[in-house]
Amino acid sequence: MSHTLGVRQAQKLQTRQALLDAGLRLLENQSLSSLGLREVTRAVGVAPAGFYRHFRDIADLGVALVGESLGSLHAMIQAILDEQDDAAEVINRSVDVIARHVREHRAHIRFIARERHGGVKPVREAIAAELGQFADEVGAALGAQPLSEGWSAADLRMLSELYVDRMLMTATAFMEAPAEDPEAEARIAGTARRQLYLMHLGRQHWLGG
Amino acid sequence: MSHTLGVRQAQKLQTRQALLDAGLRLLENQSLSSLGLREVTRAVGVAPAGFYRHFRDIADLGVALVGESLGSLHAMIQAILDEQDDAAEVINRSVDVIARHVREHRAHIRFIARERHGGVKPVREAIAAELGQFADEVGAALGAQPLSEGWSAADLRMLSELYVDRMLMTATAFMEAPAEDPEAEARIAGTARRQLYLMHLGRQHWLGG
DNA sequence: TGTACATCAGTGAACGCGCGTTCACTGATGTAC
DNA sequence: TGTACATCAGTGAACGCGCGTTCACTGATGTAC
Repeated sequence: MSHTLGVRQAQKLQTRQALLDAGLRLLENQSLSSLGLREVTRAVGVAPAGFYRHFRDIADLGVALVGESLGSLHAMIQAILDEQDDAAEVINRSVDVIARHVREHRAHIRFIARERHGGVKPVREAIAAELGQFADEVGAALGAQPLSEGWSAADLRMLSELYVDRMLMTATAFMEAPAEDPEAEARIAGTARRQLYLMHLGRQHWLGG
Repeated sequence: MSHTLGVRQAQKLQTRQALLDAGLRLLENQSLSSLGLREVTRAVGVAPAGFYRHFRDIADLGVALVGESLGSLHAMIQAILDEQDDAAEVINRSVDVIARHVREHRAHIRFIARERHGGVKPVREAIAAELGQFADEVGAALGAQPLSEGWSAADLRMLSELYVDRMLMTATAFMEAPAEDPEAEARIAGTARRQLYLMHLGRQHWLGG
């Protein structure tokens, strides 16, 4: 068998993943706080009691979904931060990256947007903690740029949060657009590019330059 | 009795308001999509069947709460748009207005933040429609300022949405801070002021000026 | 390699409970004359 | 002003149903020798 994982553990992980996938899918039209344990197990084809082999309760499954959802978003943000070009090009490509990410991870973005201020405290806290880390990383990346010379830590922080918020809002706008609607996508992308560019201009003139 | 309202109608309205109030209170720790009809009537002291005299279902009550919540927020935004002073002063006072509004309408802001992307479609749509109107009004107010000379409609629109979003995000940040924590409030206010000022700088330099 | 025992992911039945909705009703308020 | 009838906000009982959780269990996988 595998060196690292017995058959039993591998099958268990598969069931766990099936529960997560089913949960995410069932959250398309409701919030986590109304998602039922039996609903999830029924969708997977597992006895209700089996749920407890993987999660303490639905909130626990929700926290696991946060990890999954923000993990992929994290990769997206890293890709954006790695761009090196003039501002307008970076903005164009970033917006494209966000649009593609949403096309490929629509349910994840919906989950984050919905539960960021949702009714389940541990999930809200998990999301806030991970978004805070994103802001740290964005802050470090922005801080290394020449444009940030002379910026205070508080100023850098407010800028990072502004960017993280705006990226998430943009992703949410793409997510809420009807799927496969290039016109709506183009409109949202145009707005997002303008907004990011306006923020960039504000950044350039922050120190009175 | 009253010229405009019989005793019966007045009492009915009172019960309706009690249902709305109870619903809003019960939403502190859950989402609308898990709020129960019996939960609401129990809190008011009314028979479950009585609910149907006022609302078709819980989603319908939710839509009514959108009107209530955004009505008060609308007044707040109008107050901010009426400010006349230099940018920094307008920003300072706007952030104070938002902070005070949240202190006085915490549950309303929580409701809007939670349900803006929540699991109940008619409520999401009602919120989106009203926020869109806010953006219209903000756009009209900004468009009348000298600073907006030469701006295209699309540019004005993206700016209005940016401001409306940012005000709502700021309100949400105040709402999520522990109540009666002046230190947290001051930190959030400081961040909000910086962010609004950066956006203002971007606006000033939008046309390459 | 084979055997005997341990582990534990998933089962299936059972439980008490609260849910949303329906219905015929009651009695205070409203209206017509 | 008084009377007879209409309206309708709110009642209380009943319904079928799905919920989360518990429990002893089964049988495939894992381990020790």
